[in-house]
Amino acid sequence: MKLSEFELDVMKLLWQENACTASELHKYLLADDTRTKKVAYNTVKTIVDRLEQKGAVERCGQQGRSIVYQAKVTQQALSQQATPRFMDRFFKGSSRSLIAHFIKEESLDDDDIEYLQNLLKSKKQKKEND
Amino acid sequence: MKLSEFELDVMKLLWQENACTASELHKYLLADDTRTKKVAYNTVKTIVDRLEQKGAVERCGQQGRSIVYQAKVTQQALSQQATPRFMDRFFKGSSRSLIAHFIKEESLDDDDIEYLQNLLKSKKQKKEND
DNA sequence: GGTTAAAAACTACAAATGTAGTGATAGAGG
DNA sequence: CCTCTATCACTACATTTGTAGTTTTTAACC
Repeated sequence: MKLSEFELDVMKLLWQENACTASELHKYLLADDTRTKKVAYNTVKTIVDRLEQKGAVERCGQQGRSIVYQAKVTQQALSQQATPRFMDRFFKGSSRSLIAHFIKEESLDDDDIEYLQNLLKSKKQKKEND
Repeated sequence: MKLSEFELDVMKLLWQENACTASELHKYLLADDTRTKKVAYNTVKTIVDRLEQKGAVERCGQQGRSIVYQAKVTQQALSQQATPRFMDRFFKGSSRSLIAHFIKEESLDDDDIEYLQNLLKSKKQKKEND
């Protein structure tokens, strides 16, 4: 399943909020300061309709006249599909250089660093036990 | 600069190969087994033309009748731009959970793990010196 | 029960993208 | 030098995407 940028933005909201009506989604999008462009309700509804056609969301009830939608595909499933393309594109398929990139470029606090160090440690240990 | 999927595929080749003619790019794309769809030479040339219009590539010579192109924007510059959108979409803007995801899901050998552990260590030390 | 406003359903359209054909042209090879 | 074929430049077109208007319906309220 291939979703567009905007479609993914809406999916993200559905994953976060679990179940929403189109108006609720519209409100969330308007409230999001990181979005410069403000869209009309109809625009959001169109996106939701397309997501429904693509099988990414499904109806799960009503609230008055409003249809309640929920995600039908998991974030996991979509990120799994998107990840290799992204990696391949920018890091020549090397997860090592990808992870290295983010460690170097992104801000991490002590807690984050410790958490990740432990992850790596347990990954190493798991290998040794195999 | 916003590039499409296919445009990014071509950029990747240009970054790898440094400088190419359209026919060379076409050959590389045909040779790539991970691409199911096989495209015509003209399709590739069109993409290169569009990349040129967008200022992502530039002409840097001729080989017979063929124009030699090279990347004008760096991989760095584009991945920088692509990264936040990707992160935000799938990991709620948390670089920690993104890195964690890749450590958990991707295969890393001992060498990779050691390298990444050292990276984290030096990141921690740098913070202490600030 | 009739009215109304919100939401649904349907339609529209420009821009971007993937894909490739057509016709012009200029090096390479005879 | 002339021919021919590879490549260029230009054009075309279906599909997808972002964006929203128009028309219809229906729950809710009086």
